[in-house]
Amino acid sequence: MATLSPLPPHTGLAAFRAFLPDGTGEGATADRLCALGAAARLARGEALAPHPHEDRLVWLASGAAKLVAPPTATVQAGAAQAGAAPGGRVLAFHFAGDLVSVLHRSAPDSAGDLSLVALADCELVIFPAERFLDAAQADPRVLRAVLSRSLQALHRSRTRMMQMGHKSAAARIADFLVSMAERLADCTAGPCAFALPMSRRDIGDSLGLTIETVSRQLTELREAGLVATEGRSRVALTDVEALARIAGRQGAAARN
Amino acid sequence: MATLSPLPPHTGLAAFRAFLPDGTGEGATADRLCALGAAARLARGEALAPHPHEDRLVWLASGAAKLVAPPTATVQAGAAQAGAAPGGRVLAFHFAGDLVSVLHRSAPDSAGDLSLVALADCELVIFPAERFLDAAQADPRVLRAVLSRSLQALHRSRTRMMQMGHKSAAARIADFLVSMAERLADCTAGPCAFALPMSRRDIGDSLGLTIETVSRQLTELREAGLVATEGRSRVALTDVEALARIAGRQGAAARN
DNA sequence: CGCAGTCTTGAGACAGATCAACTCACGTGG
DNA sequence: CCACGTGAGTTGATCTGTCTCAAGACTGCG
Repeated sequence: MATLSPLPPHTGLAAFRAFLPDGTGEGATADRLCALGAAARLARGEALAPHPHEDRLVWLASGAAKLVAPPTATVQAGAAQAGAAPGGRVLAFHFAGDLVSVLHRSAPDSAGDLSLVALADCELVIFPAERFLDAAQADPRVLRAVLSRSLQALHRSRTRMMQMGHKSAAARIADFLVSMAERLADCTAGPCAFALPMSRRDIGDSLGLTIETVSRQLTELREAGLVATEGRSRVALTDVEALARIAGRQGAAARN
Repeated sequence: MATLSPLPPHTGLAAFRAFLPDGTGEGATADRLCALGAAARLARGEALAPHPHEDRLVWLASGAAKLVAPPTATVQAGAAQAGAAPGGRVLAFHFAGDLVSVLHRSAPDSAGDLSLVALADCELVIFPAERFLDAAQADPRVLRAVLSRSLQALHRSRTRMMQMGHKSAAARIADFLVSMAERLADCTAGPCAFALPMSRRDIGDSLGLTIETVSRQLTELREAGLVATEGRSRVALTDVEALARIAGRQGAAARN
């Protein structure tokens, strides 16, 4: 799915136009949006430099990143006793084509700013959220496309939340693999192979599991013949539908 | 079944206008939006009649409701072995003033349609999502208000998701109580009392806990002097900030 | 080639689920 | 009005799954 050739710097913004809804990528509104966007690169492991006072929308042109809730830096002792995870907690993974909202302090119960950390080298386009929305207002189709995406994301997030609450470790890992197969290899059935850009720790943090449990579950899936691993990051799924069944995704696998 | 019929619908719709952003509640766009809205009532325990092919936005004028992912009706055997919850899983609770998206089956990994079930008698206004957004496009302020709410909701949902993954039963219950105090009694500090419209089962389902664990945790909080209960639904919190601390909400309680 | 960090594997501890009585609130009908 | 029954809620005993702590093995990099 990814273009394999090396890309000139313009590509980020050009690709962003293609991401906009039908036709709007060429209009004046698109020009104004692109004028707001700052192209940037992040090397593997690098974090997006935080902006003190502004929410941002980041469009990932290429690469992979994790969105993390910060280390609860202020209250180490409290965090430890409360049983919170030690490092930053991984909220979500994002890949090429995703529009990510890096909110500054919107949620009342959030400890602090979110940060976006590159799992692989990334090209991205950074927009100031407020001004982006101001400009997008000029073309309701753009605004609506963003709305629609965020409603989708909201629903996905809720479904996930529900799963986190009462799914077993095996189901979470299977669900994670199915989800990655879909997003990284565009595969929803049959066998497929891809490289996971994130570490076992990241996986565990995002699923609410320890690295040991992640490892054990992968071993079990390997012994069941559903997964093969090669090196640290390469995985091959022999039967995505079987994994989807373990994950408790009744509908998706059965349909198509 | 919901009574989709003619009532003195003014109540719900009039209140909906007040919900719209500054001034837009009086404009032509508001008229068009209201023309799309169908006022309805749900008695306690009743579910919103599902619509076969359309996503809907539901605005709650009064009452309380739960948004549930359906009973996984199609695949009972599979569900049992997968360890999924037997009844419908509670995704969220909603109260007067909330705008709820009742999506048809948009999420790829969702089993089926969501449904909205009244916890108490409800007055609500039902909008077809597509046409609502079409009409809202005419006034970007309205569209943007909805967008902004959904981004907020998205972030809240994510934070919650993260919590579900790593928090103890005590923290989840405390968080639930704090959240309810805020939403039902508009109280973020000090003591307060209110009635919980949902059953222990609903609470457990929404937090990924069993009813026994919910009960035990409430007992512990009662013995710690933080909560008093009266009858089945009435609760009194003696110190919301202490609960927030147990819930692991570092920031909110400490600041103000 | 060797080092550092990631990943795997094992043994024991603990939180929460499960199974099973039992109690109590609340609505119903006598 | 109160006695009653049903279903919600509480409490207790046990069992399972996941975390924790502790070594070891491998990957990938310098």
